[in-house]
Amino acid sequence: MEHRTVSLAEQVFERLENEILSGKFPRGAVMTEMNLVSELGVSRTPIREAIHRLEQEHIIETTTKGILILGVTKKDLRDIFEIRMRIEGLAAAEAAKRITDEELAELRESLELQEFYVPKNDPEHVRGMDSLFHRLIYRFSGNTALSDALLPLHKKVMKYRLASVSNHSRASSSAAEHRKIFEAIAHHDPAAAEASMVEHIKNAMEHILKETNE
Amino acid sequence: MEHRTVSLAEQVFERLENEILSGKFPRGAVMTEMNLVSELGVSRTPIREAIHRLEQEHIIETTTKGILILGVTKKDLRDIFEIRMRIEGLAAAEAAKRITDEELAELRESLELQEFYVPKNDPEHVRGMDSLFHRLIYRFSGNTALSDALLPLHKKVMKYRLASVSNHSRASSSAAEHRKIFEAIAHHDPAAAEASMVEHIKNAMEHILKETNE
DNA sequence: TTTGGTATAATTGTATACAATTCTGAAAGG
DNA sequence: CCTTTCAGAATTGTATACAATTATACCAAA
Repeated sequence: MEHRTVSLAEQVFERLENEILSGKFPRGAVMTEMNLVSELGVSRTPIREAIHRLEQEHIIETTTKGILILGVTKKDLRDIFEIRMRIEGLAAAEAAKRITDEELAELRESLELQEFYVPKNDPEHVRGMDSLFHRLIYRFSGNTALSDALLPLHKKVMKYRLASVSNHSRASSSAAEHRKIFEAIAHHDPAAAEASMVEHIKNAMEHILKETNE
Repeated sequence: MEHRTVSLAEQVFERLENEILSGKFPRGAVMTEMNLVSELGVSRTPIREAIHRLEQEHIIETTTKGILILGVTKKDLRDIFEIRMRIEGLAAAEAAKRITDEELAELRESLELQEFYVPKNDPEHVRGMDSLFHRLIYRFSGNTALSDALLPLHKKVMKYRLASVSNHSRASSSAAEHRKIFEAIAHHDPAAAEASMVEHIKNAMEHILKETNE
């Protein structure tokens, strides 16, 4: 088969991760590698690679009967926010210390796009820009271990975040909170960046846990 | 080939991870899948699976020229401790809340073995029991996301931890600090467990960063 | 009816063959 | 002497064949 710059394994991983974390496959469902071979039209090799990555993130489990979907429970959600409350502020503080002008421009663009989509009532795009904003801060923190720790936690909230920003009032508040974080980072003020990020995570947690019934 | 309860891929992963994190392969070294095929006597399939797991943990990188060893730098070490300072106390607190008697017995045994090996000047065994103590607390926290976040951070300190506990005075203090954490967990006192764990991580960090020259 | 066993099917683990890209070095031309 | 080009080697990505285990279904016997 012809070679691609993005490997099939990577494509399969992203597709499966997205489908599982967005709730397309329910918790408890079982599939097999051969199911995926038929559905996705690629061989077992890239599928197995994707499966192993998902297993490492505890999103699925492989059993003798096939691949068991675990997904993300409400307890996982509480556990995740308890961790993010403690370390996502650190990411914002570090980003405030070391961000470059080019990086700041990238962060600003994601924020302004989020602010653009909020009044349009476009939850999918709002969520996309919301996620990008957080991921950029992870990256710009310059702390690889921190980014590695936060990224999987952030991804696992994906489904619940969409529900959250579908509430227009919350989407609006969230954008305002991002604006505050951005200004602190832009002024290279670590303490303010950390405080506003912690406040933001706290608000997001409260809203998501309140809205979620599972 | 005959089937094993522990897959070849898992064995290869653990061996390579251990060898890289213990410093057997220096940062910057390059190897290829075929090198490992010759050395380890298994086919590319399990080797590739192990390689991908190591890549996901940012311990190695795959390039067009082969597998590049990244290992753990002193900056990584500082970054890691900054995170552990913030969340490892949470693990201790959660463990104090929910630990069972059986789990407590397991934790006690790892502690007593550590205390047994310290006066024998046996750094390898001391480190082994030291690591086990922390990993048990991660597990007993009942917070999978937290355990998933902490375990890779903990593993990356392996090499430096051996140097640290090779100092008899530090090994002795470390065991005493573990004893304090254990007592707090045994008394189901989350606040005391968290405080003593944070203190312990802080001491470990100071000692390791002082001793490490890279 | 229930239980036990056996053959078959289903599933993952492993090895290997093949495809496509990229690196390397040497030769040719300026 | 330097640059460019081209062929071959080295490397990873992918597909597929094979091995071993485990699940399943059916049949027979108590």
